[in-house]
Amino acid sequence: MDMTVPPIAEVDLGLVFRALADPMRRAVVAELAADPDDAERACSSFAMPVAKSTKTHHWRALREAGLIMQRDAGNGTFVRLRRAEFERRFPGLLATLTALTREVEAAAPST
Amino acid sequence: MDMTVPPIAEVDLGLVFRALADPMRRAVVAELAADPDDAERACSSFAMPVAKSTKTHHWRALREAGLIMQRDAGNGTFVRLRRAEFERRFPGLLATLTALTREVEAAAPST
DNA sequence: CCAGAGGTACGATGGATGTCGTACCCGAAA
DNA sequence: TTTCGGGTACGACATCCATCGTACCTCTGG
Repeated sequence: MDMTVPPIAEVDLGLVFRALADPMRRAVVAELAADPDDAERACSSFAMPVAKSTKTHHWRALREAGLIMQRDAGNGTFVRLRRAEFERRFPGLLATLTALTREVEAAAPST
Repeated sequence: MDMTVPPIAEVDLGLVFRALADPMRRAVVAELAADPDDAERACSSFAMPVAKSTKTHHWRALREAGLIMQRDAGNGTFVRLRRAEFERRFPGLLATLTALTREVEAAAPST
């Protein structure tokens, strides 16, 4: 497969908003952005109650929106937020998303 | 028609991102948000190179996303950003959008 | 070697979406 | 009164999108 990530300069804001419009993808990004250390995480460690192929679809959407990058470990796949690049391209967006998501979680506690 | 605007508390972030994913709608919102006085503007004063019915479609999308409110003046329709309410519901989003749009305009000067 | 977990690719499907044209409505100007 | 600009409603259409199932791949652990 093509784990290649688009150059951050070529990423369109429309793509980003479209990617963040989906609740499941938004939750994933929020979860990644919530970690200040930007640790690499296993894709399988995210709660995504959909079919495997649908997960692949969502990861690709996030990848093509420039939000994440992925590493194929033969077995399992790992994901990391492209925080620095993304922040340089769209300053403030990640912070805003984090803040907004916090609010939503406070309003509708699922944990 | 139904110019009624949804209660800001019922507006979903997904709807907002979906609304802002479209370049034409994003441009309109950015133009509205760029005015610190939040002046009411005629809908016809926006450059939207699409059919009349398509314009209606876009205004509705923005209305249902809680971003704007409209006033029907019999003749012509007027629009105003729901800045205060929106800011209270999704703090920072409008500011971020304004900043990002400024960057885009600087990169691709159309004026 | 074989089973299973994690993932991709492909095809299908139902629903949303952006776009248009047409018909129609209302108010202002000629 | 007729015309025109601005707008809505409705129907049509092509496309996109989220979802799924199936087939297949690659490691790891029995």
